[in-house]
Amino acid sequence: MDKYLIEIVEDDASIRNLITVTLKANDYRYVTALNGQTALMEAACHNPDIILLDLGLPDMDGVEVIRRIRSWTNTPIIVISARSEDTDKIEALDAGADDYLTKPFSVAELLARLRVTQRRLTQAGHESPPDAVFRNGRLRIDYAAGCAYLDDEELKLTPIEYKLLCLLSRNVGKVLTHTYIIQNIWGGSWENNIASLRVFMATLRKKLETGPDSPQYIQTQIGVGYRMIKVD
Amino acid sequence: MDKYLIEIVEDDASIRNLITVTLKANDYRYVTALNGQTALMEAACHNPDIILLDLGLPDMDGVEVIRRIRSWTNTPIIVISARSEDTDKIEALDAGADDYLTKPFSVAELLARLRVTQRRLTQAGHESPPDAVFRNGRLRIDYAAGCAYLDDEELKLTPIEYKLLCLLSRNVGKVLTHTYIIQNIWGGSWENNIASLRVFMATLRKKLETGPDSPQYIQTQIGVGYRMIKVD
DNA sequence: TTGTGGTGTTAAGATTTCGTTAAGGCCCCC
DNA sequence: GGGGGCCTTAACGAAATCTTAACACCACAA
Repeated sequence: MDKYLIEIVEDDASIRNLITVTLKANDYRYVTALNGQTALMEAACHNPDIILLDLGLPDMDGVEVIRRIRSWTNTPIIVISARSEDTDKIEALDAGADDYLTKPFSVAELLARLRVTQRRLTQAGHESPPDAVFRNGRLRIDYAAGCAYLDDEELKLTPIEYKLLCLLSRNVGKVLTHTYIIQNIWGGSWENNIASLRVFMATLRKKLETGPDSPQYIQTQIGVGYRMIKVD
Repeated sequence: MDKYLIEIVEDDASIRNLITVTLKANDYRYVTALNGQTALMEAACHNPDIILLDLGLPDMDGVEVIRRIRSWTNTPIIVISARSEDTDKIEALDAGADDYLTKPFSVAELLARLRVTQRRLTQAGHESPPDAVFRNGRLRIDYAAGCAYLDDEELKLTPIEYKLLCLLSRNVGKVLTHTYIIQNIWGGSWENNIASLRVFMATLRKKLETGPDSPQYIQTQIGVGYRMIKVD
């Protein structure tokens, strides 16, 4: 994911404009909603990364919007409101908002709070992806750590070899065509360097097929491509 | 553990008292610190769930306290400060604070923001924070004190070298991409100063790889990045 | 047998990436 | 103003990696 997608829920055109201009200038993508109903729809359709929510909407109470959104997602919600009473803040925060700014607000502060939220998103997503380690016979790949082992002995792989091994391992059993592999490793632009692919397959095999008796991890499908087979 | 442990860092006795009384009444446990040094120590010893931090401390800058804590843990930090300038807020938030309240603050709002933070902790899984001191072979890093040792001999590191070492040590075994490292050290804005990174790696290595026979702490993954390996 | 197409292997450049050194700028403190 | 860390940038030899090309091998069919 390259650019963050922000949903802006705000009925006042001038403030909405201020925010959109600011976000655009700081390399965010955004969608806008002018009332509570569309806010809910947009949130459901676009799955924004962060929601900026004004509480004073024409059609429904802002706190109700928070509750509705919280009924199905934990997407961070930053409230931007003209109400500065404690009770308003508390109600919104307890309903599920993550932060609360009062108008008039500083654009720089808003950006800082967005950065805080992003930081949390990335570090929460970085925690422990469920399938972070792949096992197949004596082969083990730790995707998170970015390295591969053969019986607890680390394999010294070059970047392309590693990518190749990951690609094969993520599709165990499936045959991957030459063009598919080439597209995935080198990116769509390249053409017809099957020669290179063969060389990499050779070195990769040499590194992980230790002996003639050991399992044959990578199989050649003549005229089609390659596949990694599940051994056990 | 059903009661949350809050660390209160505040030198003003009356405010500290207000907070402790409030927390006690709302079924929290707490520890207190009156200055930056003890704040870091307490954080390292007690592993609080949330830290409430006043920026105006007698012995060191509050933002520096945030940076030190962030060098080894993601424990939520809520700043409570008399400074209401945007630049102060932004500096603190970008240094790693999670929220920022300005004095005089509403006790009820503080409680609400604490609840928001708790909510995030529980849904994130409440993983146990890392140790305050990291050990790997002859290398030892005392995150709370902000210094590193090689066999009880202190390493003289520049700020960036230290950050780099912390980043690597917190991800032992994992390969860290160039861009990931650069983002974390210099902040998202910079680009393409891989040259600098290489220079820092060189100086850092020179300082902690004492001999050719000694363990190679920092390994380079050509074309990808670097990683610290676990030695024993 | 001989030719052909697809494949595996090897080696030699070409290219990218790395480590090191040194020069210069910036900032803080004296 | 001067000096000393600290950081950035540039340059260059060295090392690793990638590409390319050549050739051997095998199966199969004419």
